[in-house]
Amino acid sequence: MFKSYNIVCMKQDKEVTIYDIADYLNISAATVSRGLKDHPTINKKTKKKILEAAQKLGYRSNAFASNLRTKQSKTIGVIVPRLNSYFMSTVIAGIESIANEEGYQLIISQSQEDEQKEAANAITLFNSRVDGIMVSLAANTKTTDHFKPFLEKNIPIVYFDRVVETPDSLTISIDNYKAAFEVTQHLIDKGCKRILHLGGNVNRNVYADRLAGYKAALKQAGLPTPDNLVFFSNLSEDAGVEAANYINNLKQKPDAVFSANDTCAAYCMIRLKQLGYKIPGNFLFAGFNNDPISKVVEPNLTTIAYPGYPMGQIAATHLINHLKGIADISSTNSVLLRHELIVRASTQK
Amino acid sequence: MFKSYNIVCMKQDKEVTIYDIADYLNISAATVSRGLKDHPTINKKTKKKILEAAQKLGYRSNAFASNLRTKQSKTIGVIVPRLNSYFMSTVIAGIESIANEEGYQLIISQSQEDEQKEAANAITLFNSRVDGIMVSLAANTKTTDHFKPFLEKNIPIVYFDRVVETPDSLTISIDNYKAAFEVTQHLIDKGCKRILHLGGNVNRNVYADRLAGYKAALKQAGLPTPDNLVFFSNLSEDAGVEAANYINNLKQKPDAVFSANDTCAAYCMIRLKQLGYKIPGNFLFAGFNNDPISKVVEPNLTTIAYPGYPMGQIAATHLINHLKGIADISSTNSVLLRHELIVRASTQK
DNA sequence: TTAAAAAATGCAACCGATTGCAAAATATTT
DNA sequence: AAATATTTTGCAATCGGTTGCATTTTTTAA
Repeated sequence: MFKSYNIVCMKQDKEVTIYDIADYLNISAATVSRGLKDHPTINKKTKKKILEAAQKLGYRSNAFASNLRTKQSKTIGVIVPRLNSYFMSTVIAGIESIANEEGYQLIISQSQEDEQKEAANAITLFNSRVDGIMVSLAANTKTTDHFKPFLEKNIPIVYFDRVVETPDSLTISIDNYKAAFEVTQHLIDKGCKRILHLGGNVNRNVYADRLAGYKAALKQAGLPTPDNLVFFSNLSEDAGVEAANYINNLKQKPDAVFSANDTCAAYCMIRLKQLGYKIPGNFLFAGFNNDPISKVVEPNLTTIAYPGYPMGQIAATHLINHLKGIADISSTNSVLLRHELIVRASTQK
Repeated sequence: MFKSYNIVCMKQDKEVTIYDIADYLNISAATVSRGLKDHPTINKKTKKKILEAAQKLGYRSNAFASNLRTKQSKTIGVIVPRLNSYFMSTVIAGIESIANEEGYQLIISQSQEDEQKEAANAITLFNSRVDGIMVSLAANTKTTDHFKPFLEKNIPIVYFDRVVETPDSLTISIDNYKAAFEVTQHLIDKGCKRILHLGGNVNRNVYADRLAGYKAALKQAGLPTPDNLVFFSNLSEDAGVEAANYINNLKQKPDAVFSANDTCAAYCMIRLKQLGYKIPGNFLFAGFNNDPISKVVEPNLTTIAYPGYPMGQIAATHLINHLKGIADISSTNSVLLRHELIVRASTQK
């Protein structure tokens, strides 16, 4: 009794397949398959009939069957340190816009800034047979061995923002060295002689390059770079507060602060103001990222703007073009996007 | 020549299947299949052999074949208005954390606040046979007809934050009415008599409820609610500036502003300060969301905090439990999360 | 009108994992 | 040692779309 009822239910739920369409039109499934994907050898009239029948019967194609047969998933994997930062979510929005347009799905995962989790996510993506991956590395990632399986299977990898130069994969970023140099030079031009840098994990190119650019600018200006003028942290809000306390305790105070991100800069400024300092009176301040808070914090923060949304779009476009065979990723090694120094009140004496 | 070379290449790339493992161990593929998924009827020793062989041969399971056969994708679709807002990316981070833990993949798409695109995304997700979807509605979405196909196929839907009450699906949100009431009451308690509201699209529950809560509080206090004390917009940065200009042009100025989000509140404040007003001197200010900028803008903004990350986790947990058959979604109608009034300097006279 | 060329369609074997049911192997009980 | 019960394993069909090659149909040329 129940069984037969169930069967009826199943029948109702039953998916329409190309075989159903074939039966309905008295043609073969092969023709239907070809007709649905606009194969050139199928007669236009037949195509039209097929499309109409598909519509009428409520057909939807089964990607699993197709993927199984064709061995491609039309899916791109994305690994980022964190989703919920303004910059990252903007990049991902850019990626999504292109992927969506091109009929690719996105599988997004977070490494939470942890190499272990990054590796685990990589395995998951590998096992779900993504056609390609896009990666922004975790802060503590030392090796990229966990991406080897992809390379071995010729699954393309695009690194963005937090990149690592490798012969086989494309990197998309800005010239962090140059940008940091420009920021530092800007502070020097304003007459600063003791510029403190709030640095991130130098494992990552973005922070290493910013540090290097900062040092290079100082060196070129003939300014010393004592160790106690660089304060390393994870650049969080709390780190900004700590940095402020650190500065407060320095015997010889800096006259400017260049932070490797805006969040840390903003919270450092806020804390310093609490401690009675004036900005830009006592310290000029510059950040990096052009985060929304940079134009809300007081004084508005001088910073480096660089385009997250386009970065995502460019990364996705390169990857998809490679997948489509239009352009080969390995022909290009890296793409550098433009950045821009945005001067605001925090560096106006 | 080339052909045979190609074949060799293919062979190398060839994926290891359960059949290869079966051949290798001289057992059947059925046993391997069962062994790999810890089926109870398989001998432990056999299991061990299978696992070892799988390891050694570099086997990875083919989800397409499995999905094709089992007719489930282990994938959840997500549709949000925008990825790159602090709140949304935080919710998604929460969703991801649970999905990842439970072995589900996420497919994320953006409606860009547009009903058409929302519908298109829905179709895409439907065709990729997600096991369930999680939706936060676009601002201009009028009907939820585009989700009907899911309901017809018994694919569960969870709405979060920007929800719509329906008999068949679960909604997860906060009590926006009550929260807005509390904010308004707080302003009234501070002695405000003319409180202006910056409202969003009342199509969406979040903005309609916030407006209603605001009005209810005024009414209860016996205060009038003239139409010109509500300024509707998309609550963007620009809208905040416009709102400030609007206020500046009002003959009878308000003594407080309650904005339906923090972004709009912050930019409204900034613009008003530019125009020479003092905050909280001339106007008390309150926002909604506890966005990062709310504690950076000066004065720090009184606002409503509500938990994005947990909201994502809860939404994902409910959906997955439903999919696993542990709990039925339709038994619960809606889940309300706790919110909290955070009083900051912008409402301290 | 017939032969040849071109266009359209069909056959059937995949892709790889799953699972109901039957069969074989092993364990337990008389 | 035979009979029964219990574990393990295997057979074979299935999921639905794809595609090389063969076949049929239609068009063009002779």
